[in-house]
This record gives sequence, C-alpha cells and structure tokens, in this order.
Amino acid sequence: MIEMDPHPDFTAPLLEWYDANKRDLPWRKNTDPYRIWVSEIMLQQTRVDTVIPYYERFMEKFPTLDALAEAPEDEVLKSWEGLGYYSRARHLHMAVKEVKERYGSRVPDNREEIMSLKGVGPYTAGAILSIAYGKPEPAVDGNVMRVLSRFYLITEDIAKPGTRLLMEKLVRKMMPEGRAGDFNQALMELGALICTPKSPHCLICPVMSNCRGRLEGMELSLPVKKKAKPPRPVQRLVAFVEGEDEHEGKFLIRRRPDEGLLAKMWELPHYEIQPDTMATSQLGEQLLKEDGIYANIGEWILNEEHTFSHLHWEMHVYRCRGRMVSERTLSSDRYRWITVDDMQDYAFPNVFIRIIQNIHHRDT
DNA sequence: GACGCGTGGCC
DNA sequence: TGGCCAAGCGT
Repeated sequence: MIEMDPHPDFTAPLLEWYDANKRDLPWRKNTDPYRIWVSEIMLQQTRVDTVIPYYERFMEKFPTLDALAEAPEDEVLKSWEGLGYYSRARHLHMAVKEVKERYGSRVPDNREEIMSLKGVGPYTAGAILSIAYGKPEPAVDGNVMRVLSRFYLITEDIAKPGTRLLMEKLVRKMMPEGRAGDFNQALMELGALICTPKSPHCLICPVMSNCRGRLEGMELSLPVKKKAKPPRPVQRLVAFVEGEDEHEGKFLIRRRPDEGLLAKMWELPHYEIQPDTMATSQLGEQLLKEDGIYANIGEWILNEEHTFSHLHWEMHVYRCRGRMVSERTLSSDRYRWITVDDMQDYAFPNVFIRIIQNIHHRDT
C-alpha cells in the first residue's frame, strides 16, 4: 500500500501558514545560490536581527561569488568583525575560491560536492540545495529539531549527532513535492516565530491540534538537550602599550595565530596570569619582554570580562610606555603601531574594540 | 563523541 | 543578573 502523504495535518497547514507569515528578509529576494550560501553561513548560531546589517554590507561589498573569491582574506575578516565565530568567514572565503577554480564559479548542486566545501556541513548543504536548487534535501537545524521533537514527542537528546540523522529521515518522509525550500524554511520560521524555546505560542500555532508535545503538556520540557559545560575562567593581563618618539600617539597591536580562538584577528597584547600574581608590574614587564616588547607597566586602567562559549576572560588592562620593540618582533609582521583611526584597517574582536574605545574616551 | 569556536539579547 | 540560547561545523 502506498502512503500518499503520511503527514497531511502537518505539512499542508505549515506551508499555508508560511505563505501568509514569512518574514521579508534580505536573503529571500531571490534564490541565487551564492546569496543563500552567505546567509546560511552568517545565520549559523547567530540571530536573524544580528545578521541582517552584516549581510547587507557583505553583499554590497562582495556582490558575486567571484568578487568574494578575489578579495583579500583580511577584507573578508574585517567584514565579519563583531559577528563572531570568525572561522566561518575564513572557511567561506576558502570555499568560494574552491568553487571558482574547480567548478567555474558555479555552486555545486549535489550533496557530495557541496559538503566537501569548507564550512558547509549537513545543515548548510541541505539549506542551499533545497532553497537555491529546489532539491528535496532536509536542512535540520536547532529550530527544526525543536519543532519536530515537540510535534512527535521525540525525547532523544538533540545535542547528540545521531538525533539529527533521525530528524533528517523524518523530514525526507514529510517533504512535499516541489516545495523543498519552502518546507525547510517553514519549519525554521515556525521554530523562530511560534515554537520558540522558552514560551512557545501554541495557541496560534498552525499545527497545534496534532502536536503530541502540546497535547501531552510536554512542550516546555522539549527538546531534551544536555547542558553545556560552563566556561573556564582565565585571568589575563592586557597591555595598552603607548609608543614614544616616532611612535608617539600610537599603541601596539598584535595579530593572533592563524588557527584557534579568534584566529588571524588583531588585539592588544595580553598574557595569562595567576590570580594571586596579578598587578605585579615586574611580571607584566617580563611577559612583554619575552615578546620582544620593552615597556614599563604603568597605571591600572580598567577591568573587562568577556565570556566565550568555552572560556571566561577576566582582563586586567594596564597602561604601558613602550620604549622599544625588538626588530625580530616587528619584522614578524604580527605587531603594529597604530592610531585609533587606523583600526578601520584591522579586524578586531568586539571585546578589544570595547576596551580600546573605552580608553580612548577617557583620554579625550 | 566531545570539545573548540563569539557575540548579544532575553527574561 | 546571569544562565540560556541562536538558521553548526571542524577536528
């Protein structure tokens, strides 16, 4: 026996609701695969309202895949400044260059090739294939898992990789003919607007009447998700090193390593310290000297806390007078003397922008 | 499978 | 106020 539509009371009302309620978002103007791609990367773990201005600027600066492929990496990183998860920008840039060279600037339209691109995983691949190419591929993100875990009362931990596979199977079975992109987006839109994590708006939900989670009063305890480990606290001594003589009016910045946390971003020099040794100027001067920076630690300026997903920095910022920086250090090209105005040429994590602007404010 | 990887908004 | 969360991916 052939099942015509195993989910008639979900798919149809959902699509109808989506048609009437979908938001007017900049990446919904057309289905250019490159535009969809950029939007999906930016939207990873990031809110729509945060992404919109970044997306607008990014598409203005890099309107086509070729434009992005030909841009210097530092410019791409600068366009991502403040958005977080900066490896997304570097991976997107790498992947776009790959598409330009290997596929003649045409974004692949099959799972194998598109998944081989840096930064494109199962979700993003499904999103591009369905939205840009109309292929019946699932695009299962956090929204989709929340919606489906509630509707079908699925109690698997959504933090486990296997759960996503289960959801993808479900979506494949539910996928309506000819409307793959709309269906995937409708699932996410429902999760974003109605089936929200904390206080779902069940009374106006288009599929309320068949939602098992709701019917059994479980909507607030779904989805099941294992708690993340708390960020590890670390103390850092931050050196605001002001130049003398020919570097008068400038301060010293440093480029981070090519891999890892905030890779390739610029920052103020800072060093891990033990809680009980902080504020000892001798230790600070020793740490700076190991980097080839000869400076005196001066007055304490401010403390700043910053929490990453896995780290919590407690930053103690000190004013320093930079007598000189060793030739080896400067020639490494990872250190620069700059003014506040020069910051427009360098990509900084937000935490350092805050610190520098704060210092600049109190100095002027 | 577990961890590393940013940031800001929300209640 | 702080813990939680948001259109995940790489290793």
